[in-house]
Amino acid sequence: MKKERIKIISIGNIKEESQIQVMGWVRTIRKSKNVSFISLNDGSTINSLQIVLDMKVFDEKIIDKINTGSSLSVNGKLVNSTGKNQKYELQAESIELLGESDPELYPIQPKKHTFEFLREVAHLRPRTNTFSCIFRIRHACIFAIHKFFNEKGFINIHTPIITSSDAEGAGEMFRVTSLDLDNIKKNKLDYTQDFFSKPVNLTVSGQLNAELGALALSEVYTFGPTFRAENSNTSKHLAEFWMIEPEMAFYDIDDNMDLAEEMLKYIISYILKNCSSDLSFLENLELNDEKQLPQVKRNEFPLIQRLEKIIDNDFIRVKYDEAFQILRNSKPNKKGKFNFKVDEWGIDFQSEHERYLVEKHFKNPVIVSDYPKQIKAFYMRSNRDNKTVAAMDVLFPSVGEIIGGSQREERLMMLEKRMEEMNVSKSELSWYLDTRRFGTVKHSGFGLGLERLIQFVTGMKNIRDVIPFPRTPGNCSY
RNA sequence: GCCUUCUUAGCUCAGUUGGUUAGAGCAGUAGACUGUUAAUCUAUUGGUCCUAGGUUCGAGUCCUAGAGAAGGCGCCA
Repeated sequence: MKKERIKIISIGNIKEESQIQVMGWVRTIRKSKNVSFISLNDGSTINSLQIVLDMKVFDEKIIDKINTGSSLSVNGKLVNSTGKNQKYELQAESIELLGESDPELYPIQPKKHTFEFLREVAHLRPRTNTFSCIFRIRHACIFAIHKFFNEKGFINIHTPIITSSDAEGAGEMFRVTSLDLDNIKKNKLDYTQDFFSKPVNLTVSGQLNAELGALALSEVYTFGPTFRAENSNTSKHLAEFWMIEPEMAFYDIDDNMDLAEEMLKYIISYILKNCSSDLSFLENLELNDEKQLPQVKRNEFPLIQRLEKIIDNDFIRVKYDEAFQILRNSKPNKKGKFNFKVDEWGIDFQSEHERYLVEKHFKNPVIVSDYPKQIKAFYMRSNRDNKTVAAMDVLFPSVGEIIGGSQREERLMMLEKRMEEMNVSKSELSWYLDTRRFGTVKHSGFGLGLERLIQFVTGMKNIRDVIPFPRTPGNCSY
Protein backbone atom coordinates (compact mmCIF):
# COMPACT_ATOMS: atom_id res chain seq x y z
CA MET A 1 0.00 0.00 0.00
CA LYS A 2 1.26 3.44 -0.87
CA LYS A 3 2.19 5.70 2.00
CA GLU A 4 1.93 9.42 1.52
CA ARG A 5 2.60 12.22 3.91
CA ILE A 6 -0.62 13.54 5.35
CA LYS A 7 -1.01 16.90 7.03
CA ILE A 8 -2.66 16.56 10.40
CA ILE A 9 -5.44 18.98 9.46
CA SER A 10 -6.67 16.57 6.80
CA ILE A 11 -6.74 13.49 9.04
CA GLY A 12 -10.53 13.78 9.17
CA ASN A 13 -10.74 13.10 5.43
CA ILE A 14 -8.73 9.88 5.59
CA LYS A 15 -10.35 6.47 5.70
CA GLU A 16 -9.81 4.47 8.86
CA GLU A 17 -7.22 1.73 8.69
CA SER A 18 -5.30 3.68 6.02
CA GLN A 19 -1.54 3.48 6.05
CA ILE A 20 -0.28 7.04 6.37
CA GLN A 21 2.86 9.02 7.08
CA VAL A 22 2.93 12.18 9.18
CA MET A 23 5.78 14.53 10.04
CA GLY A 24 5.90 17.10 12.77
CA TRP A 25 7.20 18.18 16.15
CA VAL A 26 6.61 16.50 19.49
CA ARG A 27 4.48 18.52 21.90
CA THR A 28 4.55 15.94 24.71
CA ILE A 29 5.55 12.33 25.12
CA ARG A 30 4.19 10.06 27.83
CA LYS A 31 6.33 6.99 28.26
CA SER A 32 5.38 3.84 30.13
CA LYS A 33 6.37 0.21 30.08
CA ASN A 34 4.06 -1.25 27.49
CA VAL A 35 2.72 1.70 25.60
CA SER A 36 3.78 5.30 25.00
CA PHE A 37 1.93 8.28 23.58
CA ILE A 38 3.22 11.19 21.56
CA SER A 39 1.31 14.37 20.72
CA LEU A 40 2.60 15.33 17.30
CA ASN A 41 1.85 18.72 15.76
CA ASP A 42 2.73 19.93 12.26
CA GLY A 43 1.30 23.43 12.51
CA SER A 44 -1.48 22.78 10.01
CA THR A 45 -4.03 22.88 12.81
CA ILE A 46 -4.31 23.51 16.52
CA ASN A 47 -5.07 19.80 16.95
CA SER A 48 -2.17 17.46 17.53
CA LEU A 49 -2.23 13.85 16.40
CA GLN A 50 -1.81 11.18 19.05
CA ILE A 51 0.82 8.62 18.09
CA VAL A 52 0.56 5.30 19.92
CA LEU A 53 3.76 3.29 20.39
CA ASP A 54 3.62 -0.36 21.32
CA MET A 55 6.81 -0.64 23.32
CA LYS A 56 7.29 -4.26 22.35
CA VAL A 57 7.81 -3.13 18.78
CA PHE A 58 10.19 -0.23 19.33
CA ASP A 59 13.73 -0.04 20.62
CA GLU A 60 13.62 1.74 23.94
CA LYS A 61 16.93 3.48 23.24
CA ILE A 62 15.43 5.25 20.26
CA ILE A 63 12.22 6.16 22.06
CA ASP A 64 14.30 7.60 24.90
CA LYS A 65 15.76 10.11 22.46
CA ILE A 66 12.31 11.47 21.61
CA ASN A 67 11.49 14.51 23.73
CA THR A 68 9.39 17.64 23.61
CA GLY A 69 10.49 19.58 20.53
CA SER A 70 11.93 16.63 18.61
CA SER A 71 10.92 16.26 14.97
CA LEU A 72 9.59 12.93 13.74
CA SER A 73 8.41 11.12 10.68
CA VAL A 74 5.93 8.42 11.60
CA ASN A 75 4.41 5.66 9.48
CA GLY A 76 1.47 3.73 10.72
CA LYS A 77 -2.18 2.91 10.60
CA LEU A 78 -4.87 5.46 11.32
CA VAL A 79 -7.30 3.97 13.81
CA ASN A 80 -10.20 5.03 15.99
CA SER A 81 -8.94 6.24 19.33
CA THR A 82 -10.09 4.58 22.51
CA GLY A 83 -9.07 7.74 24.40
CA LYS A 84 -11.50 10.53 25.11
CA ASN A 85 -9.81 13.59 23.67
CA GLN A 86 -9.44 12.63 20.05
CA LYS A 87 -11.33 10.75 17.42
CA TYR A 88 -8.35 9.24 15.61
CA GLU A 89 -4.86 8.22 16.54
CA LEU A 90 -1.94 6.77 14.67
CA GLN A 91 -0.78 3.28 15.56
CA ALA A 92 2.92 3.66 14.80
CA GLU A 93 4.68 1.01 12.77
CA SER A 94 7.93 2.84 12.14
CA ILE A 95 9.41 6.06 13.44
CA GLU A 96 12.26 8.14 12.14
CA LEU A 97 13.74 10.67 14.55
CA LEU A 98 14.44 13.56 12.20
CA GLY A 99 15.90 15.97 14.73
CA GLU A 100 16.67 15.55 18.40
CA SER A 101 15.81 18.20 20.99
CA ASP A 102 17.86 18.32 24.17
CA PRO A 103 15.27 18.45 26.97
CA GLU A 104 17.69 20.25 29.28
CA LEU A 105 18.02 23.11 26.81
CA TYR A 106 14.73 23.34 24.92
CA PRO A 107 12.88 26.30 26.42
CA ILE A 108 9.33 25.39 25.44
CA GLN A 109 7.76 23.14 28.03
CA PRO A 110 4.37 21.49 27.94
CA LYS A 111 3.01 24.06 30.37
CA LYS A 112 1.77 27.60 30.39
CA HIS A 113 4.41 30.19 29.60
CA THR A 114 4.02 33.91 29.95
CA PHE A 115 3.90 35.92 26.73
CA GLU A 116 6.81 37.98 28.08
CA PHE A 117 8.98 34.88 28.29
CA LEU A 118 7.92 33.68 24.85
CA ARG A 119 8.88 37.08 23.38
CA GLU A 120 12.42 36.30 24.51
CA VAL A 121 12.32 33.08 22.51
CA ALA A 122 10.34 34.47 19.60
CA HIS A 123 12.24 32.19 17.23
CA LEU A 124 10.63 29.15 18.88
CA ARG A 125 7.27 30.49 19.94
CA PRO A 126 5.47 29.43 16.72
CA ARG A 127 5.77 25.93 18.18
CA THR A 128 3.29 26.79 20.91
CA ASN A 129 -0.45 26.35 20.52
CA THR A 130 -1.22 30.02 21.03
CA PHE A 131 1.26 31.37 18.52
CA SER A 132 0.49 28.78 15.88
CA CYS A 133 -3.16 29.92 16.16
CA ILE A 134 -2.16 33.54 15.86
CA PHE A 135 0.01 33.01 12.81
CA ARG A 136 -2.60 30.92 11.04
CA ILE A 137 -5.17 33.66 11.73
CA ARG A 138 -2.68 36.29 10.61
CA HIS A 139 -2.32 34.44 7.33
CA ALA A 140 -6.09 34.16 6.96
CA CYS A 141 -6.47 37.92 7.50
CA ILE A 142 -3.87 38.66 4.84
CA PHE A 143 -5.49 36.24 2.43
CA ALA A 144 -8.98 37.65 3.11
CA ILE A 145 -7.75 41.18 2.45
CA HIS A 146 -6.32 40.26 -0.95
CA LYS A 147 -9.44 38.27 -1.73
CA PHE A 148 -11.70 41.17 -0.80
CA PHE A 149 -9.89 43.68 -2.96
CA ASN A 150 -9.48 41.26 -5.84
CA GLU A 151 -13.21 40.57 -5.85
CA LYS A 152 -13.86 44.33 -5.97
CA GLY A 153 -11.49 44.86 -8.88
CA PHE A 154 -8.75 46.65 -6.97
CA ILE A 155 -5.19 46.52 -8.28
CA ASN A 156 -2.47 45.73 -5.77
CA ILE A 157 0.49 48.04 -6.21
CA HIS A 158 3.82 47.93 -4.47
CA THR A 159 4.81 51.35 -3.26
CA PRO A 160 8.47 52.01 -2.48
CA ILE A 161 10.01 51.09 0.84
CA ILE A 162 12.91 53.48 0.37
CA THR A 163 11.61 56.99 -0.11
CA SER A 164 12.93 60.50 -0.39
CA SER A 165 9.77 62.26 0.66
CA ASP A 166 9.70 63.29 4.29
CA ALA A 167 6.77 65.63 3.95
CA GLU A 168 3.99 63.57 5.38
CA GLY A 169 4.59 64.18 9.03
CA ALA A 170 3.41 60.66 9.84
CA GLY A 171 6.24 60.17 12.29
CA GLU A 172 9.99 59.95 12.82
CA MET A 173 11.76 58.12 10.03
CA PHE A 174 14.61 55.65 9.75
CA ARG A 175 17.45 56.98 7.61
CA VAL A 176 18.77 54.64 4.92
CA THR A 177 22.37 55.07 3.89
CA SER A 178 25.29 53.20 2.41
CA LEU A 179 27.79 55.63 3.91
CA ASP A 180 30.33 54.08 6.25
CA LEU A 181 28.93 55.46 9.49
CA ASP A 182 31.76 53.98 11.56
CA ASN A 183 34.25 56.27 9.87
CA ILE A 184 32.51 59.58 9.65
CA LYS A 185 33.52 62.63 11.62
CA LYS A 186 30.86 64.29 13.68
CA ASN A 187 28.44 66.42 11.67
CA LYS A 188 30.30 65.76 8.45
CA LEU A 189 27.80 63.56 6.60
CA ASP A 190 27.96 64.35 2.90
CA TYR A 191 24.79 63.00 1.34
CA THR A 192 25.93 63.83 -2.17
CA GLN A 193 28.34 60.93 -1.67
CA ASP A 194 25.57 58.61 -0.49
CA PHE A 195 23.97 55.88 -2.59
CA PHE A 196 21.04 58.00 -3.78
CA SER A 197 23.00 61.28 -3.69
CA LYS A 198 20.57 62.61 -1.12
CA PRO A 199 19.10 61.66 2.23
CA VAL A 200 16.46 58.92 1.99
CA ASN A 201 14.34 57.09 4.52
CA LEU A 202 12.23 54.01 5.07
CA THR A 203 8.61 54.68 4.21
CA VAL A 204 6.11 55.77 6.85
CA SER A 205 3.18 55.41 4.45
CA GLY A 206 2.57 54.39 0.88
CA GLN A 207 -0.34 56.74 0.52
CA LEU A 208 1.07 59.48 -1.68
CA ASN A 209 2.37 56.88 -4.12
CA ALA A 210 -0.90 54.95 -3.92
CA GLU A 211 -2.75 58.12 -4.96
CA LEU A 212 -0.70 58.16 -8.16
CA GLY A 213 -1.89 54.64 -8.84
CA ALA A 214 -5.54 55.39 -8.07
CA LEU A 215 -5.52 58.36 -10.44
CA ALA A 216 -4.75 55.99 -13.30
CA LEU A 217 -6.09 52.57 -12.30
CA SER A 218 -9.20 53.84 -10.44
CA GLU A 219 -8.96 51.51 -7.44
CA VAL A 220 -5.70 50.33 -5.96
CA TYR A 221 -4.37 49.11 -2.64
CA THR A 222 -0.96 48.72 -1.12
CA PHE A 223 0.01 46.04 1.35
CA GLY A 224 3.46 46.46 2.70
CA PRO A 225 5.73 47.12 5.63
CA THR A 226 5.82 50.53 7.26
CA PHE A 227 8.54 51.92 9.49
CA ARG A 228 8.22 54.45 12.29
CA ALA A 229 11.19 55.51 14.39
CA GLU A 230 8.95 56.88 17.13
CA ASN A 231 10.02 56.07 20.66
CA SER A 232 6.67 54.47 21.39
CA ASN A 233 6.56 51.99 24.25
CA THR A 234 3.01 50.73 24.20
CA SER A 235 1.05 47.57 23.53
CA LYS A 236 -0.27 49.08 20.28
CA HIS A 237 2.89 50.31 18.51
CA LEU A 238 5.64 48.67 16.50
CA ALA A 239 8.62 50.21 14.72
CA GLU A 240 7.96 47.87 11.79
CA PHE A 241 4.40 46.97 10.97
CA TRP A 242 2.21 46.12 7.99
CA MET A 243 -0.33 48.47 6.56
CA ILE A 244 -3.05 48.12 3.97
CA GLU A 245 -3.79 51.34 2.11
CA PRO A 246 -6.60 51.34 -0.42
CA GLU A 247 -6.91 54.43 -2.58
CA MET A 248 -9.94 54.99 -4.80
CA ALA A 249 -10.65 57.49 -7.56
CA PHE A 250 -14.20 58.88 -7.71
CA TYR A 251 -14.88 57.97 -4.05
CA ASP A 252 -16.01 60.66 -1.63
CA ILE A 253 -15.69 60.43 2.17
CA ASP A 254 -18.96 58.50 2.50
CA ASP A 255 -17.92 55.95 -0.11
CA ASN A 256 -14.65 55.68 1.78
CA MET A 257 -16.39 54.90 5.07
CA ASP A 258 -18.67 52.38 3.35
CA LEU A 259 -15.64 50.57 1.95
CA ALA A 260 -13.82 50.55 5.29
CA GLU A 261 -16.82 49.05 7.05
CA GLU A 262 -17.48 46.52 4.32
CA MET A 263 -13.82 45.44 4.32
CA LEU A 264 -13.58 44.96 8.08
CA LYS A 265 -16.79 42.94 8.13
CA TYR A 266 -15.58 40.84 5.21
CA ILE A 267 -12.28 40.00 6.89
CA ILE A 268 -13.87 39.18 10.22
CA SER A 269 -16.53 36.96 8.71
CA TYR A 270 -13.84 35.18 6.70
CA ILE A 271 -11.94 34.48 9.92
CA LEU A 272 -15.07 33.28 11.70
CA LYS A 273 -15.78 30.93 8.82
CA ASN A 274 -12.28 29.60 8.28
CA CYS A 275 -10.47 29.73 11.61
CA SER A 276 -13.09 28.45 14.03
CA SER A 277 -10.91 25.94 15.89
CA ASP A 278 -8.12 28.50 16.31
CA LEU A 279 -10.64 31.10 17.53
CA SER A 280 -12.13 28.65 20.01
CA PHE A 281 -8.68 27.90 21.39
CA LEU A 282 -7.91 31.60 21.83
CA GLU A 283 -11.34 32.24 23.32
CA ASN A 284 -10.76 29.57 25.97
CA LEU A 285 -7.31 30.89 26.67
CA GLU A 286 -8.76 34.34 27.28
CA LEU A 287 -11.59 33.04 29.46
CA ASN A 288 -9.11 31.12 31.62
CA ASP A 289 -6.87 34.16 31.96
CA GLU A 290 -9.79 36.36 32.88
CA LYS A 291 -10.82 34.10 35.74
CA GLN A 292 -8.05 35.73 37.74
CA LEU A 293 -9.23 39.25 36.93
CA PRO A 294 -11.91 41.31 38.66
CA GLN A 295 -15.18 41.55 36.74
CA VAL A 296 -14.53 45.11 35.56
CA LYS A 297 -11.35 44.11 33.80
CA ARG A 298 -12.88 41.22 31.91
CA ASN A 299 -14.28 41.46 28.41
CA GLU A 300 -18.02 41.90 28.33
CA PHE A 301 -18.37 39.11 25.74
CA PRO A 302 -16.19 36.16 24.76
CA LEU A 303 -13.97 36.52 21.71
CA ILE A 304 -16.18 34.90 19.07
CA GLN A 305 -19.24 36.87 20.18
CA ARG A 306 -17.23 40.07 19.97
CA LEU A 307 -16.39 39.25 16.37
CA GLU A 308 -19.98 38.32 15.54
CA LYS A 309 -21.19 41.63 16.97
CA ILE A 310 -18.96 43.48 14.52
CA ILE A 311 -20.60 41.77 11.58
CA ASP A 312 -24.16 42.04 12.88
CA ASN A 313 -24.23 45.76 13.62
CA ASP A 314 -23.76 48.89 11.55
CA PHE A 315 -20.82 51.01 12.62
CA ILE A 316 -21.91 54.22 14.30
CA ARG A 317 -21.01 57.30 12.26
CA VAL A 318 -20.59 60.62 13.98
CA LYS A 319 -19.02 63.87 12.95
CA TYR A 320 -16.35 65.39 15.15
CA ASP A 321 -18.81 68.10 16.25
CA GLU A 322 -21.25 65.54 17.58
CA ALA A 323 -18.55 63.40 19.22
CA PHE A 324 -17.16 66.52 20.82
CA GLN A 325 -20.58 67.41 22.29
CA ILE A 326 -21.07 63.86 23.58
CA LEU A 327 -17.68 63.94 25.27
CA ARG A 328 -18.07 67.45 26.67
CA ASN A 329 -21.42 66.56 28.23
CA SER A 330 -20.26 63.13 29.40
CA LYS A 331 -20.19 62.24 33.09
CA PRO A 332 -16.43 61.56 33.25
CA ASN A 333 -15.75 64.93 31.66
CA LYS A 334 -18.04 66.84 34.03
CA LYS A 335 -16.65 64.99 37.02
CA GLY A 336 -13.10 65.63 35.89
CA LYS A 337 -12.36 61.93 35.43
CA PHE A 338 -10.61 62.42 32.10
CA ASN A 339 -6.91 63.24 32.22
CA PHE A 340 -7.55 65.59 29.34
CA LYS A 341 -10.63 67.73 29.74
CA VAL A 342 -12.89 68.17 26.73
CA ASP A 343 -13.75 71.86 26.71
CA GLU A 344 -12.48 73.62 23.62
CA TRP A 345 -13.62 72.79 20.09
CA GLY A 346 -10.61 71.79 18.04
CA ILE A 347 -8.83 69.55 20.52
CA ASP A 348 -7.67 66.17 19.31
CA PHE A 349 -9.35 63.25 21.04
CA GLN A 350 -7.13 61.28 23.37
CA SER A 351 -7.37 57.51 23.63
CA GLU A 352 -9.42 57.82 26.83
CA HIS A 353 -12.00 59.82 24.83
CA GLU A 354 -12.03 57.35 21.97
CA ARG A 355 -12.48 54.51 24.42
CA TYR A 356 -15.38 56.30 26.09
CA LEU A 357 -17.16 56.75 22.75
CA VAL A 358 -16.65 53.14 21.63
CA GLU A 359 -16.84 51.17 24.85
CA LYS A 360 -19.18 53.22 27.04
CA HIS A 361 -21.37 55.49 24.95
CA PHE A 362 -22.05 53.60 21.72
CA LYS A 363 -20.80 50.11 22.62
CA ASN A 364 -20.10 49.59 18.95
CA PRO A 365 -17.38 50.45 16.42
CA VAL A 366 -17.52 54.16 15.66
CA ILE A 367 -16.42 56.15 12.65
CA VAL A 368 -15.63 59.74 13.56
CA SER A 369 -15.38 62.10 10.59
CA ASP A 370 -14.90 65.75 9.71
CA TYR A 371 -12.17 66.66 12.13
CA PRO A 372 -10.85 70.19 12.69
CA LYS A 373 -8.33 70.90 9.97
CA GLN A 374 -5.56 72.01 12.32
CA ILE A 375 -5.15 68.52 13.80
CA LYS A 376 -5.07 66.68 10.46
CA ALA A 377 -2.69 66.26 7.52
CA PHE A 378 -2.25 68.68 4.62
CA TYR A 379 -3.67 66.34 1.95
CA MET A 380 -7.13 66.02 3.51
CA ARG A 381 -9.95 67.72 1.65
CA SER A 382 -11.25 70.95 3.13
CA ASN A 383 -14.94 71.06 3.91
CA ARG A 384 -17.20 74.02 3.01
CA ASP A 385 -17.13 75.33 6.56
CA ASN A 386 -13.39 75.96 6.09
CA LYS A 387 -12.90 74.66 9.63
CA THR A 388 -12.98 70.90 9.14
CA VAL A 389 -11.57 68.36 6.72
CA ALA A 390 -13.06 65.17 5.26
CA ALA A 391 -11.11 62.87 7.53
CA MET A 392 -12.39 59.70 9.15
CA ASP A 393 -11.09 57.38 11.86
CA VAL A 394 -12.55 53.95 12.55
CA LEU A 395 -12.41 53.25 16.27
CA PHE A 396 -12.67 49.69 17.59
CA PRO A 397 -13.16 48.47 21.12
CA SER A 398 -9.92 47.68 23.00
CA VAL A 399 -7.52 48.50 20.12
CA GLY A 400 -8.72 52.04 19.42
CA GLU A 401 -7.93 53.56 16.06
CA ILE A 402 -7.74 50.72 13.57
CA ILE A 403 -8.20 52.80 10.41
CA GLY A 404 -7.38 56.40 9.57
CA GLY A 405 -8.37 57.87 6.24
CA SER A 406 -9.77 60.80 4.33
CA GLN A 407 -11.08 62.20 1.12
CA ARG A 408 -8.02 63.78 -0.49
CA GLU A 409 -7.80 67.41 -1.52
CA GLU A 410 -8.03 67.18 -5.30
CA ARG A 411 -8.26 70.94 -6.00
CA LEU A 412 -4.79 72.19 -6.89
CA MET A 413 -5.26 75.71 -5.51
CA MET A 414 -6.64 74.47 -2.20
CA LEU A 415 -3.93 71.85 -1.83
CA GLU A 416 -1.14 74.32 -2.51
CA LYS A 417 -2.65 76.72 -0.02
CA ARG A 418 -2.71 74.03 2.68
CA MET A 419 0.87 73.02 1.91
CA GLU A 420 2.00 76.60 2.33
CA GLU A 421 0.11 76.94 5.61
CA MET A 422 1.63 73.75 6.95
CA ASN A 423 5.14 74.27 5.63
CA VAL A 424 5.13 71.32 3.25
CA SER A 425 7.55 71.71 0.36
CA LYS A 426 5.70 72.10 -2.94
CA SER A 427 8.84 71.58 -5.00
CA GLU A 428 9.70 68.27 -3.36
CA LEU A 429 6.16 67.02 -3.91
CA SER A 430 5.79 68.44 -7.38
CA TRP A 431 5.23 64.90 -8.72
CA TYR A 432 2.32 64.56 -6.31
CA LEU A 433 0.86 67.90 -7.37
CA ASP A 434 1.01 66.77 -11.00
CA THR A 435 -1.97 64.48 -10.33
CA ARG A 436 -3.94 67.62 -9.50
CA ARG A 437 -2.56 69.49 -12.48
CA PHE A 438 -3.50 66.84 -15.01
CA GLY A 439 -6.92 65.24 -14.91
CA THR A 440 -7.62 65.59 -11.22
CA VAL A 441 -10.66 63.81 -9.75
CA LYS A 442 -12.12 63.40 -6.31
CA HIS A 443 -10.62 60.44 -4.53
CA SER A 444 -10.30 58.88 -1.11
CA GLY A 445 -8.39 56.26 0.81
CA PHE A 446 -7.43 54.95 4.20
CA GLY A 447 -4.81 53.00 6.08
CA LEU A 448 -5.56 49.84 8.02
CA GLY A 449 -3.06 48.66 10.61
CA LEU A 450 -2.79 44.91 10.04
CA GLU A 451 -1.44 44.10 13.49
CA ARG A 452 -4.13 46.11 15.25
CA LEU A 453 -6.75 44.22 13.29
CA ILE A 454 -5.14 40.92 14.27
CA GLN A 455 -5.04 42.07 17.88
CA PHE A 456 -8.77 42.60 17.77
CA VAL A 457 -9.45 39.32 15.98
CA THR A 458 -7.28 37.21 18.30
CA GLY A 459 -7.92 39.13 21.52
CA MET A 460 -4.17 39.45 22.12
CA LYS A 461 -3.40 42.30 24.50
CA ASN A 462 0.07 43.16 23.19
CA ILE A 463 0.79 43.95 19.53
CA ARG A 464 4.21 42.30 19.91
CA ASP A 465 2.41 38.98 20.13
CA VAL A 466 0.67 39.17 16.76
CA ILE A 467 3.72 39.68 14.53
CA PRO A 468 6.35 36.92 14.18
CA PHE A 469 9.38 39.09 14.86
CA PRO A 470 8.45 42.35 16.61
CA ARG A 471 10.65 45.43 16.29
CA THR A 472 10.31 47.99 19.07
CA PRO A 473 12.64 50.56 20.66
CA GLY A 474 15.69 48.64 21.84
CA ASN A 475 14.55 45.34 20.33
CA CYS A 476 15.61 43.94 16.97
CA SER A 477 16.53 40.29 17.49
CA TYR A 478 16.20 37.31 15.16
C1' G B 1 10.05 60.26 26.19
C1' C B 2 6.95 60.54 31.01
C1' C B 3 4.43 58.00 35.39
C1' U B 4 3.76 53.47 38.29
C1' U B 5 5.16 48.58 39.39
C1' C B 6 8.34 44.50 38.89
C1' U B 7 13.34 41.52 38.45
C1' U B 8 14.59 34.97 43.55
C1' A B 9 16.28 27.58 40.11
C1' G B 10 15.39 26.23 32.86
C1' C B 11 9.78 28.09 33.54
C1' U B 12 5.79 29.98 37.03
C1' C B 13 6.07 31.83 41.76
C1' A B 14 6.45 31.89 47.69
C1' G B 15 10.05 34.06 50.99
C1' U B 16 6.96 37.38 57.77
C1' U B 17 9.06 43.61 61.50
C1' G B 18 16.42 42.83 58.29
C1' G B 19 18.48 37.13 61.63
C1' U B 20 21.68 31.35 61.12
C1' U B 21 21.72 26.24 55.92
C1' A B 22 16.73 30.67 50.42
C1' G B 23 11.60 27.11 49.39
C1' A B 24 7.35 24.95 46.25
C1' G B 25 5.06 23.28 41.61
C1' C B 26 6.44 22.20 36.70
C1' A B 27 10.73 20.85 33.56
C1' G B 28 15.40 17.78 33.90
C1' U B 29 17.77 13.12 35.86
C1' A B 30 17.06 7.81 37.96
C1' G B 31 13.30 4.30 38.72
C1' A B 32 8.06 2.30 38.92
C1' C B 33 3.56 1.79 36.08
C1' U B 34 -1.11 -2.64 30.81
C1' G B 35 -4.19 3.17 27.15
C1' U B 36 -2.15 8.12 28.53
C1' U B 37 -4.36 13.30 27.56
C1' A B 38 0.10 19.56 30.44
C1' A B 39 -0.49 11.18 32.72
C1' U B 40 0.44 9.34 37.71
C1' C B 41 3.76 7.59 41.88
C1' U B 42 8.88 7.43 44.40
C1' A B 43 13.70 9.54 44.73
C1' U B 44 16.85 13.41 43.15
C1' U B 45 20.10 17.40 40.55
C1' G B 46 19.72 22.49 40.06
C1' G B 47 20.62 29.45 42.97
C1' U B 48 26.13 35.48 41.03
C1' C B 49 18.34 36.37 44.95
C1' C B 50 19.27 41.63 37.68
C1' U B 51 24.19 44.69 38.15
C1' A B 52 27.36 48.16 40.96
C1' G B 53 27.85 50.78 45.28
C1' G B 54 26.06 51.96 50.34
C1' U B 55 23.67 51.47 55.52
C1' U B 56 24.08 47.50 59.30
C1' C B 57 27.04 43.01 63.96
C1' G B 58 24.03 40.87 59.94
C1' A B 59 20.74 42.46 53.44
C1' G B 60 16.80 38.27 48.95
C1' U B 61 14.45 42.03 52.35
C1' C B 62 16.45 48.95 53.62
C1' C B 63 18.98 53.29 50.60
C1' U B 64 21.41 55.30 45.86
C1' A B 65 22.62 54.66 40.75
C1' G B 66 22.29 51.69 36.39
C1' A B 67 20.13 47.75 33.15
C1' G B 68 15.91 45.01 31.58
C1' A B 69 10.60 44.03 31.64
C1' A B 70 5.26 44.98 32.31
C1' G B 71 1.05 48.29 32.65
C1' G B 72 -0.66 53.29 31.78
C1' C B 73 0.12 58.03 29.00
C1' G B 74 1.92 60.84 24.67
C1' C B 75 3.00 60.24 19.17
C1' C B 76 0.06 57.05 15.62
C1' A B 77 -1.93 52.40 12.29
